[in-house]
Amino acid sequence: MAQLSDSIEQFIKELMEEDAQIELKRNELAQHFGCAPSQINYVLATRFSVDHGYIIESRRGGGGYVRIVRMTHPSGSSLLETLLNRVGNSIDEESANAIAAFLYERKLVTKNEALLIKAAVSRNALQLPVSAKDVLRAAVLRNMLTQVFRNLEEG
Amino acid sequence: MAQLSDSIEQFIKELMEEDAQIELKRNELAQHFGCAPSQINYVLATRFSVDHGYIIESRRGGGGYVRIVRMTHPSGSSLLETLLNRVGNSIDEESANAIAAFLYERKLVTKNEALLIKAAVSRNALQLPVSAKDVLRAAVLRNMLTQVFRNLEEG
DNA sequence: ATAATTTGACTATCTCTGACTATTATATCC
DNA sequence: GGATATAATAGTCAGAGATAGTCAAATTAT
Repeated sequence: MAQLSDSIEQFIKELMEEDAQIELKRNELAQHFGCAPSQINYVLATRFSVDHGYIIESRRGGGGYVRIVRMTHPSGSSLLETLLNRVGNSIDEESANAIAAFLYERKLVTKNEALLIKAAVSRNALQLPVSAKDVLRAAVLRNMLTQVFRNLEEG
Repeated sequence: MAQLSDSIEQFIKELMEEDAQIELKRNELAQHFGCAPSQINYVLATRFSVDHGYIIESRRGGGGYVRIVRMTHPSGSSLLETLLNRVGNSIDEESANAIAAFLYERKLVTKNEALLIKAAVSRNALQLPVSAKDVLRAAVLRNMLTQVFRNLEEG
């Protein structure tokens, strides 16, 4: 009991009570718990995997971070609804890409399909003033998500 | 920790919101951010590369400058070029669907992928005044076509 | 015993700088 | 007016520093 991993999991989940998405420094967190940094990876891999409904994004180097995004959906609402909700009326490219990656990891789409989704919502594709891009990206992504799930039902 | 590189990227992108092309002085920008001039090159190389849809031109010596141009589309193979050409700057939904169907017939994309393309360029997805829809649809479709052919090259 | 956890050594990636190089414009000399 | 020197830019590259990732061995829990 009170395994280190459990404590770290608990700690992260408390941080996420407020927001469905947090960013942290792997090394800082490790130091906080007085453990090896790789311990953090272990916790993320075993308790915050896609199967558990989370998406992990990270960046190395100066200013690096680990971002944890909660993707679980309340029972009663479908995954599609959760995703549509997350997309909302406006979404930036990075988050849209994370959703495409999520779909791929969950095997809801193939790799090529994920790439197509990314292409459709990339900043290249949406040639509009930046402020409007996020809004349009959301609309395109919502439509594609709906299509993805329609395919699944039929298949 | 908004990294220096991120700040500079942001700064440049704000400058480019208005125009698809800007000119700046490398040294001035470096001074503005209190960093080494070569830092500017780093940001340009990592965030404004051709892959990111930008072209960099520059000139040294007195009155030198760095010009950043936002590309409208990358180049590709010849069928790709033909298709891109057919798409042009503006395309209606029916024609876009025809191209998706063509890709499927040619086995360049799977059925699901074709459906995804149709979803991305559908009237529903592109929530804009009718006049602008065709233009935007063309941009999205061009980007997706480019992605399709990129997949083919790698596969 | 078996499975889960924890660590540490090694690797990969990203950022930033500084020394050195290349190019262009302008001033100066004849 | 042309050649040459000087100043004003920008480019390149290797290395240091700052993070995060991986994986297998050691440890601990069940």
